[in-house]
Amino acid sequence: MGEQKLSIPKGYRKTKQREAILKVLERAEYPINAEQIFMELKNNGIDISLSTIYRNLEMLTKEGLVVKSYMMNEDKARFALPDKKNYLVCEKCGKIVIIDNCPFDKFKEELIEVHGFDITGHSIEVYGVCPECQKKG
Amino acid sequence: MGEQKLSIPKGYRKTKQREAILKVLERAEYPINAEQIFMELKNNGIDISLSTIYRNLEMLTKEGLVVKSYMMNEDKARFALPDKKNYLVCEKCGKIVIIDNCPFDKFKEELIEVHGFDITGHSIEVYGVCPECQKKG
DNA sequence: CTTCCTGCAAAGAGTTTGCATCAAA
DNA sequence: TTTGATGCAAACTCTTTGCAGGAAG
Repeated sequence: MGEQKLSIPKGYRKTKQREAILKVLERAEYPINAEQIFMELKNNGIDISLSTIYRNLEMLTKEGLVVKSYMMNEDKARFALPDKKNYLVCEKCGKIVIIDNCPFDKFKEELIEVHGFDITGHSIEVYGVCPECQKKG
Repeated sequence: MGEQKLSIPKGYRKTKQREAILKVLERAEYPINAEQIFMELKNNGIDISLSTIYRNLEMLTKEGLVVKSYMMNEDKARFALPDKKNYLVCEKCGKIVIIDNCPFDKFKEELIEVHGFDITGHSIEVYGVCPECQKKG
């Protein structure tokens, strides 16, 4: 599922920290924050500093390999591969579900026509209550 | 244009700071941050502290009168009335254009069906290049 | 009067940055 | 070697909080 092979952008050196961060992002099922990447690596015995993570996330975002986003009622940035940037969040349990085949493209034409923008990207966040939480009342 | 009359939620006192913040949000054409509200009020001769602004924005968000969001490459939260929460941002000049009649509703049914979520809200951010910047090349 | 609200200053949290050291190429 | 990358600690920015004084009801 979405296991595309990411590689370090041209012009940047190949370091074990960089590769490790990319692997975590590839394996992640939804946007995660710097701290989560840090803990994930720590649990896998990989020692890295938070600043290195932030510096690499900034680079990867600038290079377009990663998308940064913020979630409702959260003050920290999350990062994900572009195909995992649109999601549903359960307001009760916090579960995050990625929106595959985002139907946004259908609206794109309309937006271009109405506003004249040349659209390069988008990010959609949807909140609601997941099926399990609906049952729990 | 979107000049709905907002009032202080029941259970909260009517103070001049609160009313001033609401007025700024009503007049705003797109999501703005705490600092911008502060400056806007200062320019109108209204003295208020940033913490009061933050405290009220938190309250208004909790009460559902205001929606909090973050924009690409920005580290501070923005706040807007619900009808101004979906927007287009020009990557070059930063211009923000509100998406009226957000076509999201068409797509809501599909999401409910596929994921079983009971959807309560959404926020859409679109980036691109505005017509003026396209001309400038 | 009573309770809520505000302002101020200090504290917090997340993120960024300077600098010396380390490692990729 | 040369130059980019990392780690650490300090710095920064945005936001939150404690507390005393002030205003709303």
